[in-house]
Amino acid sequence: MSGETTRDHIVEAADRLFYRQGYEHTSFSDIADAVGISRGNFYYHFKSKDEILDAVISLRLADRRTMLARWESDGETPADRIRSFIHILIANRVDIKRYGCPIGTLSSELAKLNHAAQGEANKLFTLFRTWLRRQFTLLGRESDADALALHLLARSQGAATLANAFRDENFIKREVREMCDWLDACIENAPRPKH
Amino acid sequence: MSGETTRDHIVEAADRLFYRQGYEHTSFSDIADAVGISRGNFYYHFKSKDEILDAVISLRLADRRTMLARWESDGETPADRIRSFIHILIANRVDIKRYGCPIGTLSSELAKLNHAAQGEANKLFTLFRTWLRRQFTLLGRESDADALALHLLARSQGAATLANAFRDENFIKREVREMCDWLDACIENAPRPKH
DNA sequence: GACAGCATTGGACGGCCGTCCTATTTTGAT
DNA sequence: ATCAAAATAGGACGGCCGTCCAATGCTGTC
Repeated sequence: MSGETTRDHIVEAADRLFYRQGYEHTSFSDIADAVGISRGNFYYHFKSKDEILDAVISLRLADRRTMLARWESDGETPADRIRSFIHILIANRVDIKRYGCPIGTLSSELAKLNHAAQGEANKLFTLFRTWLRRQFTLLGRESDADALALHLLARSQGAATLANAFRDENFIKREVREMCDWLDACIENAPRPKH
Repeated sequence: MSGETTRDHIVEAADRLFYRQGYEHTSFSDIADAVGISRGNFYYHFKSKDEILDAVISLRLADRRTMLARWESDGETPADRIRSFIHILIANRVDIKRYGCPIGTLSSELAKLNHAAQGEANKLFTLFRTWLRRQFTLLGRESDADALALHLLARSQGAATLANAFRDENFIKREVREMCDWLDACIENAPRPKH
């Protein structure tokens, strides 16, 4: 619309389509139709489909970094910030119900394709893992902060997978509640709440 | 080898390839090469690729039903049986690390493809869900047996997804340990252990 | 040993894929 | 107004896909 380039439009359309249809199942024609450009125009902006994937992953990384930075500044305590993480499941529950988690499903698909971009895609997981680990460390759980971070990531992934399979939003809400309870229990076990 | 028909060989090869490469990414040629037959021979046994998928899902359903029946007869208590379920993550950890959960990844892929066999594939989840629900009911948790079953399924899925993404077997072991602890806590809260 | 029916082969088919090229239009600086 | 550069359009290409078929080999029965 405004200052967005055609390249931006391509990457955003590809992002949406890769999420909804999967990477392999999305063709150049699909993206071209979504953007409203001709198929031949792609090669001017990207040399290959893999390059589009790289751009989509970069976009997702940037989006999530922005989101984490906002939680970091908005949340007064580490626990508040972790709760922000847990609640993305609620905020995105309609899409998750229909398409699963954008990070988890991409990671799974690229693993099966044995795709070269697996490492890049996993940076998305690592981004959250590192961020959560820091929050748990601030909670006074530095000794097992990484394990707690991974555990919470896994709980989220599981909730997304089953909500998608059973098309069940209420399950997401239940799991979110339980994750929050689990977090509260973590806080009680923490030596010092914060400084 | 012995009494197996060509059709059986096709379904078994497709099962393995769909798991390792994904359904869409697996071609008739891939399966034909794996079985050692010509591509044209498929049409004699199956009318379409979708029919092979249906047969693969049926095979997986039969396999899992057999497995559940064995746990049912081997496990002395419902808790033992649930622990059998939790420990498939350990038994299959090498494959899970590399390819994820065969049920969860198929379900996710078919959801993205919006494939007609989604319902069939989800019967795999439902099979475990129902079985686990019965075990939790026997544990005396009939009021929330279904929620507990879904929760445990989600935990397993999450563990598989992250173990796959990070190629981390130890994470599976940790999650299995925590699931067993969680199960023990469930038992303590149960009104009556069993009859 | 003839023969019907089952099983298998190898390739033709139309279609879509990602890639790549050339021609044309649009843009912006001078 | 000019013109080089940037951007876009449209289609050609080779390849693989799932599907489908005609021809052939195999096997067991009478």
